[in-house]
Amino acid sequence: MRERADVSLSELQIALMRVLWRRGEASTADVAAELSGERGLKHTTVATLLTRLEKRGVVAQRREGRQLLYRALVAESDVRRSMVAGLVGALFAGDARQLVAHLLQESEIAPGDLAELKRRLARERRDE
Amino acid sequence: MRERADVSLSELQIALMRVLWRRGEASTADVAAELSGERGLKHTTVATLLTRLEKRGVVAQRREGRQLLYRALVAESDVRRSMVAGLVGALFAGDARQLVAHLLQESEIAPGDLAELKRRLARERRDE
DNA sequence: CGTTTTCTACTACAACTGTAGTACGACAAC
DNA sequence: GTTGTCGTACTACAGTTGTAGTAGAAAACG
Repeated sequence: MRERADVSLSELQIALMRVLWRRGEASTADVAAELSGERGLKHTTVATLLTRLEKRGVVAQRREGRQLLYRALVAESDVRRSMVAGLVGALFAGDARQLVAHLLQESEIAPGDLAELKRRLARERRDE
Repeated sequence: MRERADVSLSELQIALMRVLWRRGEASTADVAAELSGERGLKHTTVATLLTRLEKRGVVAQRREGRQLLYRALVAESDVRRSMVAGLVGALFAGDARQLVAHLLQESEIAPGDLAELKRRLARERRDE
């Protein structure tokens, strides 16, 4: 059984990964272009970050002429899974229901959203 | 309007804070006793950690004879709020509903839990 | 008292992060 | 061809985190 990776990433690292998740494969320049726009990071910074992610095994690097192309080795859902589990474990005694209660209390979601999600889930269950 | 602190803590730091949140005020030894039990941390390690949290302003330190007594300066709800917001922002495009959808998909919660939470919220709204 | 225990203060140190600068080879533009 | 330019590799450096050892004062024990 393909064991799912247990990855926890920083906000910045996730931002890099998002580019790879969206594009499938991207060169350093591609990633740098997006990140220098929205966060003013220098190209070399992005290159460093990607190298580190590669060393850590969460992305793979492939050479294409002079350039390096990167692609994600962990799925976004894996990162979500492990990071949400980490947060729930650390702050909600491992009980995800408390997290949802928190979201309701803090008005991050509305009660109606729950109903809608439930309906959607039921529909999907039926359809698949 | 009392601006809420924006604190993000590591898992270990949260473990320390949990002791303070539970006990209100605790000496280094108190905290160390709990954490050396469940994680085998040395007393000096705990002392270092508490000092750092103090320097960072998330706990206050008070001297009682030779001992130092600590108490939390940020509420657990504040930490929850900012850390959940951070996670939702980084991994769910800022949309908390996607987080709940994720919890359902990963079976971290059951559809029935949503109904129950909704009921409970309605009841609380009415009662208060 | 003299000795042992208890606490805090300080120092240490390796990983990991965020952020870049520099050097150097390959390529494109003239 | 000579000269920028682009891209990668390597080095740097400060801040945070996890983890603890050591030193020195104070208190407790016998």
